[in-house]
Amino acid sequence: MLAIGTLSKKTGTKVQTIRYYEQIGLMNEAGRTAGGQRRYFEKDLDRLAFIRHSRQLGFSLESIRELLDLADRPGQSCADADSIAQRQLVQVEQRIKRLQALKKELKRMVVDCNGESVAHCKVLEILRDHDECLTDHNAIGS
Amino acid sequence: MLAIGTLSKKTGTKVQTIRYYEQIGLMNEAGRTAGGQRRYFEKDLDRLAFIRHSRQLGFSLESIRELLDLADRPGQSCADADSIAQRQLVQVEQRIKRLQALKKELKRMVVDCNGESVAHCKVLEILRDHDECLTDHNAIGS
DNA sequence: GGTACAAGCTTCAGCAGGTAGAGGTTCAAG
DNA sequence: CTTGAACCTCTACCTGCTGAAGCTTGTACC
Repeated sequence: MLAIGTLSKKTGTKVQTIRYYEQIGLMNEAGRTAGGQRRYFEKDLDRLAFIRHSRQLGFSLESIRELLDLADRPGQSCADADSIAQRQLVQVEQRIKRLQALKKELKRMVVDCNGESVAHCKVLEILRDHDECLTDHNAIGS
Repeated sequence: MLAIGTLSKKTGTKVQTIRYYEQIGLMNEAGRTAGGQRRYFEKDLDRLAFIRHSRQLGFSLESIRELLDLADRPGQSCADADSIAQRQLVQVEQRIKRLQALKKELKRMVVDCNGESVAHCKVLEILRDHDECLTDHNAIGS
């Protein structure tokens, strides 16, 4: 029987976060001691590790929910799991592409900066006049 | 005198978002008509465009606040603006690196998947056993 | 001048994916 | 039996918006 702090240390997940996962139904409701503290089995540790690994690979909590559901039905074809992973891969590739465009632009800004006065600052100038340089209007915060 | 909808269309920013920027003090408080509707000058349009371009380059609202402050004091050295941009560049580069590691891992998962049953699914297996493959424990949601 | 209706207004709530803190209780080692 | 670290719940907050409810204003047309 593991306490929540043990799970936390073993998986590098904050205690609060584990409780949060329980709250949103991603972790099963843990058993409790007489005093009301959560106690876990090894399988809960495995499940949490699975969640964390998936998060590290950028899967959304919703995708992880799907993956966990799949993993619970071992007889089925894994085509669904594969397609979730594929979807994720595509997303990651898109993000990389966008970030590389940003990087290029930022580099241009930084390189062109001559350290003079703000009035002639290339950085600020580029931010002002940066018309449509990124075609994807909604590509913010990626 | 421009209405909020005009600013919205010209910059590709939602009306709500413009009001939000005013609320958090990123845009100046707009003048109002007798009936209480916001009216803007060209300079407000420029400021909003600056904000949007900066957001497209991934700057946080806080960084943008700093950049706007700098831009308002034209006599100063632009070293600060440069360092904000540098900081942003470093962040973007780190994100790209991490995403590339993710991509590699996802690709491995997807390629190894043989489409058989969930019980032997490589995707799920890798998610389960993905021990410390990403050294940076806090590198989530990049 | 009257009317229709698009566009504006405020306020509140919610999204992801957690994190932080207050204020109180329990567990386990010594 | 005491101490104190670890646990509990609950609420609020973070970023960067977005949507909706319910109401008012501006303007174009007749």
